[in-house]
Amino acid sequence: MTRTRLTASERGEQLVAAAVKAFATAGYAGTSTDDVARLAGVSQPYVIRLFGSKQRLFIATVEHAAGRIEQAFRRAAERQEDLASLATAYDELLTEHDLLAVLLHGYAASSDPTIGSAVRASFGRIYQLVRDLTGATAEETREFLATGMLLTVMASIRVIGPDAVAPEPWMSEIADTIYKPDPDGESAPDGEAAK
Amino acid sequence: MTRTRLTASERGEQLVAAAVKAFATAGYAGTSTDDVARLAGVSQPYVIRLFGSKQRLFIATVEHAAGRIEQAFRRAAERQEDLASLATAYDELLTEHDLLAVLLHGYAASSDPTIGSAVRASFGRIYQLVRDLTGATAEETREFLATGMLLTVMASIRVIGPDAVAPEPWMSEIADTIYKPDPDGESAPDGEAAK
DNA sequence: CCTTGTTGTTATCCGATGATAACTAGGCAC
DNA sequence: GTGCCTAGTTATCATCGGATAACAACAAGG
Repeated sequence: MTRTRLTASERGEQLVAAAVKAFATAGYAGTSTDDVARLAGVSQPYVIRLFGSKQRLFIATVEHAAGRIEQAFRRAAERQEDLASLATAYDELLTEHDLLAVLLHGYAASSDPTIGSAVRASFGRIYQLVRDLTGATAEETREFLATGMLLTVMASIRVIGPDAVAPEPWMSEIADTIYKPDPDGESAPDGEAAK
Repeated sequence: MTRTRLTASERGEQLVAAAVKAFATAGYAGTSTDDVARLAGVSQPYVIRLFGSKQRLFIATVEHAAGRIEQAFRRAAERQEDLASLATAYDELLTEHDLLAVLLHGYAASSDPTIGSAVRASFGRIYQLVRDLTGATAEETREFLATGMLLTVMASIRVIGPDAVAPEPWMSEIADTIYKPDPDGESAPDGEAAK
């Protein structure tokens, strides 16, 4: 009763999907290839055979995650070509915790030269894409990315997002400022960004 | 010819200093207690005896790094109580790559509940400190932290900072916007932030 | 000098992990 | 049905890494 046979590329995609989950939790060094294999329902050596090494699997995973973010941005820009539209898209990505967490682990693993090189390339592509899609200035784009980084980190340490832990006062205080840069007479924002 | 004997707390501090270097490179899972031990010139089991476990050593290391950043902020505020002053202090911290890298690895390792809890506490303290020292609004503080996060990440992936790799066009483009939010007639900023 | 507390070491364990090699089996062509 | 290619497995390694335990050496007090 072997699992249904798939082509190598199909199995590869499936493995990358599993790898996103696995690496998102424990990072590059903290995740074993066996963790990924089990998540995908195949044997550990097969993972190595398909990707050559753990390092290559990780890079493929980071690039997949970056690609999905680019995709989300492109779609957002189709409806409206400005940063606000991309910001909304990013906000939705936040609910999909794993994608952003994988990117963060990519940044963290960048002291490995091969990984670092791939990560820089992905980062640069996203930066360029944001500029190209929205026509924003370098400074606006930097500010956009900075906010994205803060959100990514805050989601990773579980201060915001679906897996957030018992909220302390300062958490909602900071979360409520995001995407609410327009403090008119109202006093009590509804905390949508911290849901 | 044993090395000069130190008191446990002296050796502890020395170990934390070594741990900053070690963890900054490879993160929590990627660094062995033996790496730290060797950097400090002691045996691996002694590291465990002094700290109880690798996890506790890591938490002590992250808290030490956070503490040094708080210290830098406090000093900056002594001279001038505004965000610009803290920003300058942060810019100087960037040259000390390890400190910020350790924090990033702390964020990344936060899926471990014990580590996550400590990291959240450090993060919250820094947020509060920035607000208290400068009297900035929540939104201004968030923006300040967001920029800090982006800088931290960009330094970690070696896009800026002393260990930056062969610069590509987009890298200086984004780096030059930082701390230069005032685009008057001048066209060619000197790229100080990317030195 | 000898006892005692603290600093530090060496020896050792055991589980985990990435990778290799060799074998198995499903399905398509003819 | 008989090759044969490709998808997958089991078996096995060598190594590392965190932790424990038992021992050693230095220093100070009496």
